Amino acid sequence: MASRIDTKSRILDAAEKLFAERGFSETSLRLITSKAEVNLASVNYHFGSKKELIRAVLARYLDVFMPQATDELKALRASSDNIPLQQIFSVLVNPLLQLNRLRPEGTALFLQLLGRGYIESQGHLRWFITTHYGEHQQYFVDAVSASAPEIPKAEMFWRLHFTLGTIMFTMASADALMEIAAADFNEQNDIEAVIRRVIPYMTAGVKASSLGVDK
Amino acid sequence: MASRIDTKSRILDAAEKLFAERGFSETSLRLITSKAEVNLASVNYHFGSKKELIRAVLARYLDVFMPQATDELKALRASSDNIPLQQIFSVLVNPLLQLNRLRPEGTALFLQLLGRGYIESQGHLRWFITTHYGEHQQYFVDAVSASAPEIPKAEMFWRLHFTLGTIMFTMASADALMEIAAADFNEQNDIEAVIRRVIPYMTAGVKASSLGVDK
DNA sequence: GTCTATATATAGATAGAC
DNA sequence: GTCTATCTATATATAGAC
Repeated sequence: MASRIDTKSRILDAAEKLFAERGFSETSLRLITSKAEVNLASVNYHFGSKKELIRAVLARYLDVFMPQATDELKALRASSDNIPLQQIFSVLVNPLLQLNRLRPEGTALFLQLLGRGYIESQGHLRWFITTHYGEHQQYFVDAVSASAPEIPKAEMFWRLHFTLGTIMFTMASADALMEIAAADFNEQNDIEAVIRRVIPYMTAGVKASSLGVDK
Repeated sequence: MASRIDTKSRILDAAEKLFAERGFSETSLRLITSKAEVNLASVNYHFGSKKELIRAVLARYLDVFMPQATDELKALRASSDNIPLQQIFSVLVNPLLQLNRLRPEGTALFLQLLGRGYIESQGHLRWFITTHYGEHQQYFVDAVSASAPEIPKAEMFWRLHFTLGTIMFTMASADALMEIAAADFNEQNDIEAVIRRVIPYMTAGVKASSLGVDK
């Protein structure tokens, strides 16, 4: 096996795919190293442990996505004072799709990994993201709050977590959903189509009247 | 150990709690049987395997909830022709809260189990529910479609899955969210409060204009 | 129906040769 | 930096005595 990418990247590439498909705890290091065609011991050599491998997989995306997302948001907010919420969400689509340039299926993989991570990791991932990317997180929350100033902070906390749930769950099961949509409605979707479909839903949800009045 | 509930129920009670807290694959049969104070081998005797135990845990709730939910929906639809979407969702709150009568913390446990199940089980649970409770599922989808006839079937498919994601993710991480809300906003919530909070969000999302126009 | 003991499988991690 | 071999831990599942 002569010319090939370095072992560390081979592990990351194989791992992210398997993690996204099967979840973290359902993916063994043996499966990863066999798909990556590297030695089992190399995971420990390069990453130290499975937990650190998981963090490395996520960091490879977050390090690219988070600054780009913040940059886009900053540019948008510089252009106007009063930004509709839907534009806040929409402006994140580009940084997300850029991840497809970083790696094949990068957008889908990233979102699916995030979704699984938030649910599976019993708070570890939430902590990891807040610790390492807290400023970007905060910048996003501020931007959303500014476009919906009528919503109290505490209520916004809940709605943004509902939104997180909507997007994470949708992405974690995106493959299954696209399959069903193809079979039942003869509809071909890719990840971008799904993202664009979910934005109006999330926007309406965040801006919902909380008085329990039906529209 | 003289008078006590039967072993089968003790296993189910311990299992559902641990499954809801930690997820299915992170919960070993050893942990379950030790909390239940029964012998390890009894799981296999009573349920056959871990997988069947998981199904039994869910079925104990679904068997109660699904018929009650359908009954409530039927009563509602009999009372009027034109039912606002929010009422469709709201009418499910009662059957959900009834589960607290079935078992302590039943509502929270059920929803958290469902949430984890949908995400962890790689489609097994989706299949299990469709196979065993398909008529109730269909009745719900029909009722929703009838209250929002302007939304095409394919679009409704997506929006209901967004909704599923919203509620499942929220419930799977409900404990963490209630903790954060208490710490950051000095807000005490229980599961009912969270359910009532999420309904306006889901209602607005399902009814959202899909034209990408901000409200 | 419940127990002990154990079979069997699979996981993550590491020592030490190369 | 990569390999083989193995340690150690923990999992599910089951055989067989009671």
